[in-house]
Amino acid sequence: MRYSQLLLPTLKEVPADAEIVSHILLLRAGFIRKLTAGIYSYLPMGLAVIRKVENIVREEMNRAGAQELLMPMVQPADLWVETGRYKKYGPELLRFRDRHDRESCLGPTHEEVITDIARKELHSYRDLPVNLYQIQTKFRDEIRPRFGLMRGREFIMKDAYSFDVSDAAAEVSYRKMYDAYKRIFSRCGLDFRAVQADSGAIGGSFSHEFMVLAKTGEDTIVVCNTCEYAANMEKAVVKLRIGASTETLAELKKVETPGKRKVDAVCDFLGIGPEKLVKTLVFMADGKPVAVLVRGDREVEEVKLKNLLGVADVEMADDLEVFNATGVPTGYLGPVGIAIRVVADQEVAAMQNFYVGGNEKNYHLQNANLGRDFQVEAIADLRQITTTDPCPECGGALSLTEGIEVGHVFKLGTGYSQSMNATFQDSDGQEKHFVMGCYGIGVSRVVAAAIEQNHDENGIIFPVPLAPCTVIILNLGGKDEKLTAVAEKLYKDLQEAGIEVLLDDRDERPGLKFKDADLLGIPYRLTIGNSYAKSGKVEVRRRRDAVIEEMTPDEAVTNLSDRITAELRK
RNA sequence: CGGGGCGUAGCGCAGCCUGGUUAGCGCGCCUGCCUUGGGAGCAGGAGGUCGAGUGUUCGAAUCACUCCGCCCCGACCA
Repeated sequence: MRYSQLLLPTLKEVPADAEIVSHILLLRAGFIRKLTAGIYSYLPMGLAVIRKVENIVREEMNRAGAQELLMPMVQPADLWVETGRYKKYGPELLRFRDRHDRESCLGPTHEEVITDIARKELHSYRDLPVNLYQIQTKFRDEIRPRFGLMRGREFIMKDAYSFDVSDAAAEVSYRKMYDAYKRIFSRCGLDFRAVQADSGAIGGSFSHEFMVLAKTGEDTIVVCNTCEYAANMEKAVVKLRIGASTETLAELKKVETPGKRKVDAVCDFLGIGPEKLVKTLVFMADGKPVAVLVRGDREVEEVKLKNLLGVADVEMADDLEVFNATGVPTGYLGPVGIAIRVVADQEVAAMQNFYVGGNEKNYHLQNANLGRDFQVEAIADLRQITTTDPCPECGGALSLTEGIEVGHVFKLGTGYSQSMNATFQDSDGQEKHFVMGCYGIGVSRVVAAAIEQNHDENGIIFPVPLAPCTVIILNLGGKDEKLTAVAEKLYKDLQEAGIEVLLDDRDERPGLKFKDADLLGIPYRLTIGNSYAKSGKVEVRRRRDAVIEEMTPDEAVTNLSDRITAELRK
């Protein structure tokens, strides 16, 4: 590629509507441009990076035995009605009618379509296992798109679906994808963790998220310092340490707490620690109030609550909703005699003689006890894990980090094959439902995540496998024919050595070329300038550590090609 | 959808509060000269329905109302 002929509009200034590094740098480096909220065009160099990721994904998927196909983006609503998701999916699913007034939607994911293919084309256990994948543009009408490629409404995703004869076979397919994902993200040069996303009621871990570690990550993940345990904060299992207490149950007493509403204020006033107090929080679960009991110094994990209640949405109730539901002002709410559903965190069930709200303004209750003074509908792990909690696997210490979810593997079971009646005939002659799995990778998000993890104040620092090209040649000779000839020869020689190279042949001053080369993040820079006239040597500089070596042009070609192949082989 | 903010040249912004010449500045772009190892300099030039509509006014980028778009904070997810 010749820079002079490339659409590569770099920006000196930081675009106003970009917040995080990857977004800023993708715009500044001329890789993407925004069309409208959450929807971007990939300019040539940006697309080159996307292709790099796609190819790595493709190679590893194929290696794992998956087959590529391509499904339609426009899908008939009927299919979604079959699985019940046409109602369930919500406004994120973009729906529309075609000219014949047929209900349609843009595919945010493809379980329905792939299951339709399976039920039509796969009939025998002999056809299984099968794993089909595609790399395609998805559309999800996100409530709030943000951060450039990180959370777009339109984005490129690799989605794969496996079909197996049995649970055990599906687990083998799952494991294959899990391993393939590890290889994919390693090859992309990313620092990542595979974290447990849902241990579910079944036990076992059938869903993992692949998280790239970066401060700008939208998810918090919990990592064990000693064992391999890693989980999304939302799902991290809190291991209860407190055994049944030996404390004898004391008499329930009403205590006055005038004007004391917050946990801190109540504890100060009563001279107790927050671990002796249980707070009663009200959530609106699909619009209906539910009281949740947690220890005074704990936070409710809404995802856990949502899963326990089996509802689509939970939200903290506001003061008015609380009052309307219970007749008690916030701050004095308690489980004793409360009028709404109550669930409790497991920790509360292990506590004795604690303080709770008195369900009356300016009063709390002392020596409350679950079972004796009030009942709850369920006792479960409902609170957020903290770094003072032990690892649920080995009991070791935990730490928290931020992560960007770039991949997700999920064992689906027979949910879709049942609702869509997708069956095959097994070796015993029985009709059985396919056991399915699905596996996603956010291809465009990988690019953003890679930049979040690989940049400095001057711009992007691409890992070699993701770089749009691996070498940029800077001809600083201007109109000097000798230097230009050297640059042109290097350009040709490198290409012949199979290296992707960008030749900056623009009639620009050196400073500008240096700045652009750094911004673009191309791993190696080859400079032909004044020193060549003196010593006959060109300069090879590595972007990541700015280490410079001087050598003859011929040496540069072999040197670069050796280093690049070595890095690609890693 | 709730809360906060923004919309003036390709990009970044000033002007608006307190209405009044021809709407400015930096970068970028075009022409010429000059310059060539870290975003040079000089000279000249092009480029604007001031997001849209309605209203107030002798007069609106500026005031009011409505709409649209975009960004940030929350629920969603690759």
